[in-house]
Amino acid sequence: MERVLIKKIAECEGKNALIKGRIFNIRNLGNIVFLVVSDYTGTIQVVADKSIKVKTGDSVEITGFVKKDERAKGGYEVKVEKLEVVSNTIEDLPVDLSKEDLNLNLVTLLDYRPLSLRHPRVQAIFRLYDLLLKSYETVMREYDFTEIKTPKLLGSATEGGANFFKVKYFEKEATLAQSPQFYKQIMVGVFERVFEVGSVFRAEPHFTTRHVNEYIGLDAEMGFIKDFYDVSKTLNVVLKKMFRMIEKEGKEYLDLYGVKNMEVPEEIPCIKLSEIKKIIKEEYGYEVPSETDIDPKGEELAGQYARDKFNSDFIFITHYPWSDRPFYTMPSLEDEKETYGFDLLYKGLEIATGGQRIHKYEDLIKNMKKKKIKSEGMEFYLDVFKYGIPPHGGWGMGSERIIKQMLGLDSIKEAILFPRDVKRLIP
RNA sequence: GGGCCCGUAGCGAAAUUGGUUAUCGCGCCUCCCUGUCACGGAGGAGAUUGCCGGUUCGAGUCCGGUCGGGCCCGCCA
Repeated sequence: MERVLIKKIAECEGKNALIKGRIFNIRNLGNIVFLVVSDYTGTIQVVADKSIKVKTGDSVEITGFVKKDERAKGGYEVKVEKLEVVSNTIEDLPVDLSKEDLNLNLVTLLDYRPLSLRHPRVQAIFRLYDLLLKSYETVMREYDFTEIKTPKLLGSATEGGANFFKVKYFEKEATLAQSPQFYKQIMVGVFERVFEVGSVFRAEPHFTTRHVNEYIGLDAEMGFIKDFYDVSKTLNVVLKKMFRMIEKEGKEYLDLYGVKNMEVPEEIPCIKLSEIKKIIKEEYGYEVPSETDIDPKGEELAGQYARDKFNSDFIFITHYPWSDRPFYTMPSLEDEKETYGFDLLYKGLEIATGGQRIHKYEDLIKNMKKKKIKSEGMEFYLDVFKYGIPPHGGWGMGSERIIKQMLGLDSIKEAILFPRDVKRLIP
């Protein structure tokens, strides 16, 4: 007999069917035993008698009669005729997966990741993550972006600084990519519009609920832009379409987290950094401590402001100062202390950084000198600008942060299958 | 790098100003139950309170050390 997927069980009503899956829960009422069995497509109630011998977690193949029954969740149940345990649980599960809420501390959740991922609520996170990746790729292609994959083993650090991982590379020393920045800019000179979904490594020893040392970046770069608003507007519409797709295809998973608002505004509010700091002070009486940047508390309030004033979960903060942005960022023509760089906040957390880049060789060299950055090892990148790279810009977006904010997760680590932080390299 | 906090059965928590046998829920084991769906009921097992030392008649609780972990800031996505 051929296997029937649980979501298609209705097609077998009134017949015998073979289902394969895992024992998720057992409710033993004496003469009647209810098994909750799930496969990758869904969950069904299986009815057995007291002679049945299974444990939670067992992988089973069940042949049984499928009938409609109002008393079963989902409306259908399978009466066991034959049950075979194809792989059995030899130790009690260290965590209780049968309850609606897993109720584990983050550390336990991650230590037992292979098991905690079996829980429906935990799985939902990664079903949505899958949809996030799918929607990003779909929408980016719709807008004529070409998907690229760039190397993560690099001969030099992308953006300077000491926050990169060093690895042995035969006779040499290599670093792990902190960003695909150089490569995606180079590729603007080839395909004009490119995007990448790839690993990003950051060697910063941070201990927060929004940082990890390895994450998946959703990057993009586009040529022949008029100004950086071309970039932010593209990101805006891309997100709008992505969220629509996720909402449509991932409804059952979003419902598990009670996500109500998946609306991305037609036009995400766009406020200069210097402006938003004034607003935050006026509206909420909070003074952002940094001269040049906005702190997490300030970001939260900026998100609050977007919510209150514009009914938006998103807000662009623009014109970050020259001193705080990397050397390839286009300085503002109106005020040389500012740049055409922006951040995008989602529910008060930075999820993307972007802007216009310098596209002229002389300007780039001049800017590097001003920032006291050496060009050694970067010639492969810099030389490209001798050969007519069009005005361009792009963004880098943190995929896991989007999911964290979307679902209101306590930690970004919940949105990563096997997160890497300062202390965690296993599992 | 700076600051704050936490280690109690497999899991999640409790334990009054230090007080006598360390408590509860889930899970596990045994028994009862033919319609449960977080099934229910009865009973049971399971803990060197991270580790070392100190104060005290007495330490899960106070002090010192040590090991392990978490959070906030900085920085960033």
